[in-house]
Amino acid sequence: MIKITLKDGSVREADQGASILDVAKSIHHGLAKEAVAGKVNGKVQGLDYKLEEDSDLEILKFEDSDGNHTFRHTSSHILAQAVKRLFPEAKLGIGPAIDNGFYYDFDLEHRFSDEDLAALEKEMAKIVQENFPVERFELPRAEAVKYMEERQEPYKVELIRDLPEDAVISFYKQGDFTDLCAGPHMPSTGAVKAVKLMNVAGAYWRGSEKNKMLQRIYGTSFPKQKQLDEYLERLEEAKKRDHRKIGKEMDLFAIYEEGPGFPFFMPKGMIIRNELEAFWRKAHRERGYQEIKTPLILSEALWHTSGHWDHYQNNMYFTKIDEGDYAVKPMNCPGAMLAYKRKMYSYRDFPMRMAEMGQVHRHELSGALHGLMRVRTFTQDDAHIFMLPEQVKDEIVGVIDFIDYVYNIFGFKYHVELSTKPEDSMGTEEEWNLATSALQDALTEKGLPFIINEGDGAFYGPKIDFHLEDCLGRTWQCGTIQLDFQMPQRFELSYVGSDGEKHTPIMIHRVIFGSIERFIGILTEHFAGKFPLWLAPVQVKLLTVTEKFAEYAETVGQRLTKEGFRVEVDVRNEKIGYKIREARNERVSYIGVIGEKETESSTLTVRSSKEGELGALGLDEFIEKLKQEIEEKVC
RNA sequence: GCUGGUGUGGCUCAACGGUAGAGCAGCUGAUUUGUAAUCAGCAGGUUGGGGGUUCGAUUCCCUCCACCAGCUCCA
Repeated sequence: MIKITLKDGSVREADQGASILDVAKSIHHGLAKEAVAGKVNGKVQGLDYKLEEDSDLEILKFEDSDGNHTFRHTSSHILAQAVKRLFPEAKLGIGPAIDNGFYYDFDLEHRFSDEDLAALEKEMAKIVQENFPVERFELPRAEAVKYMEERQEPYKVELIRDLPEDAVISFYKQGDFTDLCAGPHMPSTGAVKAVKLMNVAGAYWRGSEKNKMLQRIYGTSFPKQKQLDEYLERLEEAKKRDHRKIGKEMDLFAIYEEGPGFPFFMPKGMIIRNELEAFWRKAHRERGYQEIKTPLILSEALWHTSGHWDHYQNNMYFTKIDEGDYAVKPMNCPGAMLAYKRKMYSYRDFPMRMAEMGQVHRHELSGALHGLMRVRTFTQDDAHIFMLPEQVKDEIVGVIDFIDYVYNIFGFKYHVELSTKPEDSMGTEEEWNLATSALQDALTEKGLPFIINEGDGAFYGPKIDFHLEDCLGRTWQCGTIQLDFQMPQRFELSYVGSDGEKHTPIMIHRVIFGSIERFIGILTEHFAGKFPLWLAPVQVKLLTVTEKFAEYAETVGQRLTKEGFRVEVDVRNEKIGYKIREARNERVSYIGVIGEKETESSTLTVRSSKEGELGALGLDEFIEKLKQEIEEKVC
């Protein structure tokens, strides 16, 4: 017998060689039914994995992320099997599980159509029905290569050849289909009860645009049909929150064919924008930032000095002025460098925090544009902090706290990534190591969990990225903190230290919102257009029951406007139900109905977009409520 | 930029190798109404741009543009 320590700390005895499924069965048959994998001493294993010695074991269900990855991974193999049956000439790429499902890449002359996907779904259902056991086997490298060569799977052969020397090369076989795979998998194909193939998209082999583009089929799968249905329904609901849709409905912004990636902000969008900026300015003043504004167009020479010419040219727009060469700024830092250089500094001036709402232009690939999230001109809520070496950590921590403060106001959940040195970069290895570890230390000190995003730093330095989610769970980088040893050197920035000598300052680039445009996009999806009162384009809309009450309604409207609220009054000769419907569609924060009752008692009947019917409120009482809600920035 | 898809009045969507249709919004009139659409009438489109095939194209083909999903890239 061996001892199995479960997640709750309890210890069970099991026969040596018992499988994870056996142990699950011995605990509870319900658990065995729901189990999809197990974590043995921290490593995910299939249910058929045999326990040979005393071990820690966590039984994984579909709801556990490792568990559903196992489930989805088997689903992707079933997809590949179906494709090979219907399109035997298809060459296999890779097919991993991802957050909401799985995909598999295929190289195939024939283009998958929607009809093909439907046929593939049917074939997959068949494979599930056939309930093949999924069996693992291993081969030495040479045999593994030969095995895949015989099957004419060139991509698999390439993968095997690139595996490290000491790698265990394993395969998983289900019926007539075998795939190179590290596993683990479900014990049999029968487990995957509900499958939906979502769409086909192109994807470069191994993620490099130098390689051939393969066809990627995306799908998702669940243990129960009901779960799949619910997931698809949630997806439909999420699409209704798309900021592009809401932006049009609420008339916040527009992007025209005449300016792809160059958004127009309409009056209601400008209100949100201006409120965000006002909040931003106040928060920055309180934290010792000064604000500057630098020009959009600057001499090309500047961009040679900054390194943008060598490292960022493809993303820049250029122009000529009187025979001179100029560029439209893609980043604010070079302008800030010039602003810094205007005078001498003492170490006593540091840390010096110089903020700028800076509009930049970047030539993004046409296929990358996405509503307000990815545009070709945007305003960064930038700041450059100049400091002494010993101030670096505190400043980074200060910015982390600042970002956390701002995101919490909106109730955002975020995740953090540390992006390291990219291939195309400037500066020495030591500088990069120093900067990277400074960022890492600050994160560790804050106890912030983060993932490392290898090679994704800016060309001048590593960065901490803060990512927020949109309505479909796609994440967008918003806040970022970048540590830069390069720009100050290149621009020969200096300060006089306590030793009387000139030194080069260290600089942080940072943004909180990231870009106002992207942040508004995220806000719109997060609140589904029902913005917190302080941001709402229309805070109160007064509706008259009949034209008789127009005068009182106008009086109330004027009073509210005088108190500083954004008010609309709808005195049209329409039924009250119709007006309410319209106001709700406009996502107005508060609807105030005014009829006979209200006019006589000097009240209004209030309905909140968030709390529903509030009944009759006196005007002063209502104003007090609004003021408090704005003051507290209630979400 | 790449792969696939889409493009019809302000918006949402029909139709079709034979002179383009609805609802909403707009305008006019009637209705004076109590919590998610009152009724009637009017007006509105070189079917994304250009080219080709055809007696005839919005429909078929080519090309460009834009948008959507994904890849790549990024705030």
